[in-house]
This record gives sequence, structure tokens and C-alpha cells, in this order.
Amino acid sequence: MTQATQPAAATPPLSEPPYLAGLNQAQREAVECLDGPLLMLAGAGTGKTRALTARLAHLLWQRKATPGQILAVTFTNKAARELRERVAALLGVPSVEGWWLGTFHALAARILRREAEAVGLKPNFTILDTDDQLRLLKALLAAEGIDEKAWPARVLASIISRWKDRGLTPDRVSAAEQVDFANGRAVELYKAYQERLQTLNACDFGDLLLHNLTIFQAQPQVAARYQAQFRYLLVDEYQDTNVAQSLWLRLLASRHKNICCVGDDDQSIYGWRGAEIGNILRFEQDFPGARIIRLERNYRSTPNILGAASGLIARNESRLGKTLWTDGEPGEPVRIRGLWDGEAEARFVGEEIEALQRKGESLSSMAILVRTTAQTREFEERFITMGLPYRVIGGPRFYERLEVRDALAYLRLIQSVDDDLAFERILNKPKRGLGDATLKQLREAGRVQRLSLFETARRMVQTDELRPQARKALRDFVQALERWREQARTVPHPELAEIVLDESGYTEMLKQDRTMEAAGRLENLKELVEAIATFDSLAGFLEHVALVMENIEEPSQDQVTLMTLHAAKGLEFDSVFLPGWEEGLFPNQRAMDEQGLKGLEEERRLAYVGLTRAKRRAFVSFAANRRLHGSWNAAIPSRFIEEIPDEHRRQESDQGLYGAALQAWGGGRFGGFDDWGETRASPGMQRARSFGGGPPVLEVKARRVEAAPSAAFRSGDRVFHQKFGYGTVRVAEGDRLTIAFDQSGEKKVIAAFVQPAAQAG
DNA sequence: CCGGGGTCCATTTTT
DNA sequence: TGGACCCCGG
Repeated sequence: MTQATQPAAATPPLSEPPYLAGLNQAQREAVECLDGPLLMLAGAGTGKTRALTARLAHLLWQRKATPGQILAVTFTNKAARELRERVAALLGVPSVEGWWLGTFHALAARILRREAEAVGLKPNFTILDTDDQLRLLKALLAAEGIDEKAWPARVLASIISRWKDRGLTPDRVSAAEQVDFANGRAVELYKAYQERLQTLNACDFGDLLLHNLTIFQAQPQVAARYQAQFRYLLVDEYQDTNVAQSLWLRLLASRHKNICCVGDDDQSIYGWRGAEIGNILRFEQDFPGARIIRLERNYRSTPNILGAASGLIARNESRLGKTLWTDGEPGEPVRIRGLWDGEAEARFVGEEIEALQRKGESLSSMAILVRTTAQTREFEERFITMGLPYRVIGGPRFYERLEVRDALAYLRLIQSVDDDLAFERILNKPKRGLGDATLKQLREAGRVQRLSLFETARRMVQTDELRPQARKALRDFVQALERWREQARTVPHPELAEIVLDESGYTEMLKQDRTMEAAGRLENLKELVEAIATFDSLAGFLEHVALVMENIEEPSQDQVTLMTLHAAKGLEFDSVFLPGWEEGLFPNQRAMDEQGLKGLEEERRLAYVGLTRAKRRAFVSFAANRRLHGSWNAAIPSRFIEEIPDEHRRQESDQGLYGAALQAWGGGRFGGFDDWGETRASPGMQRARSFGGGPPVLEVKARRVEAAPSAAFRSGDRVFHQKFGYGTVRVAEGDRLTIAFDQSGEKKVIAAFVQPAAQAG
């Protein structure tokens, strides 16, 4: 093992640096092995952030580099903030302001601001958000005469960002990467979009990285400067990087080759947005001579939870593989519970939460992690009736609110005259008689003269082209903007924001609005001005808004957390509820249809992420009936349930209603569940065992043969269903029945869940 | 300019 | 089932 006795180090007289205290052997190695490429494979809960911060401290302590020579990259703002705080605390410095520590996008933006001219942008370029981007693409499609219904702008947007994720500029998109959009016109549209962005002096998120790559490739002397500067690179969540990001890292690290990437291939869950798990799997090839250090000691979960998660993830083929371990009491096995439907599932979770509360557990130590956002609703409804405090993570963000975006558009337009999107947004907000007609005229003239809308407007008010009324209104608008722009030089920026909101009539417009929302909107604008005051310049604030679209965290009282599995990555809770473990929902059918085995493995990693969030207790549940898009579907338990090793789980079947389902499943007299196999990716797959302790080991294929379900019911039969009550069978197709229920209308149900009416009576 | 009503579509989300 | 979005009428 490398000892901290490097000759370069003017080692301080301490026997051991304080940040090394308490690190385990592997962590210590990862901290002290400073030179050359290193992959730190850090499993869930193995103290990776600790190792990462210690490593950063060690670099400085050993005088290997100054802060300005270290590039530390994270994915999210939250992670960046955490790293910043912990490093500052570890080193005992008040702040790490000015260090090259931030998200990929923030760091790339910082470089791009300096080198903007190299890609035809001005240094004050605007960073567009997805909404602006979409509006731009819509305009483009309209101009090209492409039917937006057949070829939606959002689809084009995602095609373009996938290309950008892969580092492809329009001229680099090869025939092989072509996609089916507007009869093969996608690349042409991509090109037009990039041109439009340039005239707007704007770029989108993907461009931040892509422009960096373009500059580094076209101007080796610029690249060389940064390559020389960054002696050490630290990268967090490497498994989430896309092609562009990994190219960027490789370029920057190519001189000193001191790059340390931290990640966990088993937690790669963002393939669908361009993340390449291959980056981490191929690390040794990409960085020859790389060392791999595994952090396998888990400090978070009980042996039972860890065993459950490890057993599950071992089913994946595409992984580097590692063996997490922990010591201590085994803890509770993962509890598996089958319920009748989603409502019962929500009730179950609510009851368990209350039981935990009675044992003295706080609500903030519990979380419900769902696969899709739609699943939160049932829990919310239940918690509301129970009076159980909860919070949902996700949802609209502060900077995405209408009024905030309007206010920002004013500020953006002051900052950058070329920002036509901002111009269009506020031209008639508040109403000043400058509607579609005027805008159309401005656009037309602007296009012909190749000028920004603002510049066009400035010139047009000096001509007689507009109606006198519109001309006057536009002149006032232009003059106001010029005045504000002038004031921006002298007036402090928070004050400027107030002036703008006031003089533009925006605040007045909201005051006139007597609706409920208007008050909240005014409140948000006040909050916005307060936020502006915490930055030292308007430009700095706008940069923050563009790159840090995060929600301001509310002071949380004791409440249960409800969120998606994706949103839960990196978090931990004492007790974790994992509902909806049903084939089709989780693993998600669409993921499997679109990505096949790759998709399934990513779903499995998501399950792994979910389980490993739990410190002490994990509850997995599934419903036999799930309402999906308004109609009822019979569901079968997720294959992931069986993949949790026996010894780490405990199955509990519901009495009463669910008992019937279990019986049926075990090959009971209805034999009605054989079509469940069809929702699986591979119909021939074997079931390892049955649920609820019924007759063991049934094979789907065999069951399909022996089943003769349609014999049970015929059209016209009177039946009883536990949920829908009495009804008459309309259509019987195999074991799928269409029944006209007396109370709840026509439904499709599975034969095993209904009984002949007489029998039920 | 607003809202009513019809239609279509339903993973995951950061920057 | 419900929401987002679009079109058209007042």
C-alpha cells in the first residue's frame, strides 16, 4: 500500500492527518493512492463521500496540488454542495468559493464563458432551459412546415439531446445514428436549431459540454492550457456519465493522468437519459494502468437487508461485481407482503407506519419509494384520510413557476439583448397592446435583417411600419428596456429587479388579479428578489438560476417521505417501503420492451438502489389488482421478489381476500393465472417458487397447458367479485372476463377473482 | 383572452 | 382514471 511518505510532501509535523482517522483499509488506500488513474468502486453505503472528501483534503495536505489545480466533478447540485461543505469543514476553511468544484454543467459553463468566442458565442450567452428549448423547436418545426402532431417538438428535443450526450455535433451524426423523425430530417433540424441558438447567443444544457469538446478539439492550445492546469481530477457518480462527459474528462486528464472516478455500476439507473454504464465497466481500457479499489464494507444496512440486495443484484450479468459485507446483528428480514389492490397496499403501509411510530420511530426516518410518480397518489390519499404528515419529493420547482420565469425573462433581456425568447415572453406581459400581429411583424423584419427582436423593435419604432398605437406601446417598451439596461450599470441588482417588476407593470398586473394564485405569485416574486440579493451580480444570479434549478428546501417537520426510486439515490432511511413490486410496473414493461435485457438489468439496479436505502427495515409489497390507465389489471408479483434470497425475506400473505388469490396461484381450482406469464419478458421463464407458502415450484409453461379456465364461466353467468360486487359476464376469453357489474359498469377481470353469484351469496 | 369541452396519452429527471 | 393539450366559442 502506498504510504504517505511521498518525497514531494513537505509533511506537516502531525503523526497522521486528522481526516484519515476512522477510515478503513480500503478507504485509506483510495485516499492515499493519489497518482495515476483510479477507479473507486464504492458500493451503497460504503462511505464513498467520506473517502472522496478525504482524498481531496489529502491532495492539498500533501501539497500535490493547489485548489485551482484540482477539478472535482459531481452530477447534481446537491452533491456538489455536500462535497463543498464537507471539504470546507474537513480543512477548516470558511468556503471553497472559486475552486473548480461543481457539477459537470457548472464547470463546463465556466470554461465556456471564457472561451465562448471560439464557438461563435458572446461571453454573456444565455443558458436555455427545457421550456425555452421546446418553444424554439416548435417554432422551427412550424417554419419548416412539419406537422407538430406527427412529429412532436419534445421528441425532437430528446433526439437532439441524446446526440449531444454522445458528443455528436450535427456534422458528426452518421447515417448509423439516424433516427426516424420527419422523414429523416432530424439532422437537418438539429443543424438549424444550432444555428438558431447561435443567433440567439444561447445554448442549451447539452451544448455546455459539447461546445467544450468542440473547442478542445479544434484548438489544441486551449485544451493544453486546461490540461496543464488540472493536475488532479475527482469524479463522483461515474456510472452516470454519458459519452460527452467521459470524453471531456479524458481530454482534461490526458496530460497528468491523475483521475479518480468514484462510482457503483450497480447503481447506474440513468441509462435512459444517456448515461453509459459502459464508461465504468470499461474504465481500465479507457485509462490504461488504472487501479481499482473496492469499498465493500457497508456502514448503512443490516446484514439481512444487505443480503437481500446483494442476492438480487447478483442476477445482473453486466457488472464488475463486488461483495458488500457488514457485521452486527442480522436485523429483520425484508418483509414481503401481498395485498388485494393498491388501496389495500396504501392502507397496509399506513398501518405499518403508525405501528413504527408507536414504537417511537420518527416519520422522517421512513420513506416510501415508488417506481412511477403516479403511484404516489394512492398513498397521498390514504395519508390524508389518516392525518399522517407526508411530503412528496419532486414536482414543480421554484424557478419553473410562470411568474418567476416571466420576471427572469425581463432580467435576461437586460443581460443579453439577443435573447429573443425572453423578448417574446414578456413583450405583452403585462398586456400593452403588443399582441401576435406586432410580434409577427417584428419576427418577419428581424429575420430579413438578421437582427434580434429587440434591435428590430428599436429600429421599427422610428419608422411608420406599425400602427400608431402599437408603435407608441413598442416605443415605450424599448425605452424602458434601454433605461433598465442603463440602470443596471449603477443600481444594485436586487433593486434593479424591483424597479423592473414595478415599472414594467408586472407587479401591478398581479395586484389587479384577485384570484387566489395571484397572492402566491406576488409572494414568489418577493422571494425571487430576496434570492437575487444573495448574489453579487445579476449575471451570477442568472447563471445560478440556469444551472441550479433546485427547490428551496422547506423546514421539514416530522413527516414521511414519498418519492420515486430514482429520486432516492444517495439517501437513506431507517425504514423503507417499496410498494408496487409487480411485473409490468416494476420491472417496468416499457423499459423491458424498449431495452430488453439491458432494460431489465437497469430495473434490477433500481430495485437494488431501493433496498439499499434502508438502514434497518425494508417492506416490499405488491397488489394482485392494480388500476392502470383507468382499468383494472390483474398483476403478478415482480420477479425481483423471488430474486431476494429466501433467508433474507419473510413472506406474509394477507388473510381473507388475498388468500383466494394465493390459492388460485398455487394451481387452485380456477387455474386462472396462467396469462400472468405473458406479461413476462420470456414466457418460458420458470418460477422458482410460489408465494404465500402454497404448493411449490410451478412452471408457467406447464401451467399454461393444463389450464382450462374458460370452462368456469360463460357469457351470461351471474358472478360476484370482491371489489365490484355482482355482475353478468358479457365476454369470456380464456380466463379474461368482461363483466357488466351492476354497480360499477363494465370491467375486465381475471376469472380467478370472481365466483359464481350463487356461491358467494 | 379566457375557459369549456373534446382528445389523446399515459416511466424514470438533472442540468 | 386523470392530466395535459388544443381548438373554438363567447
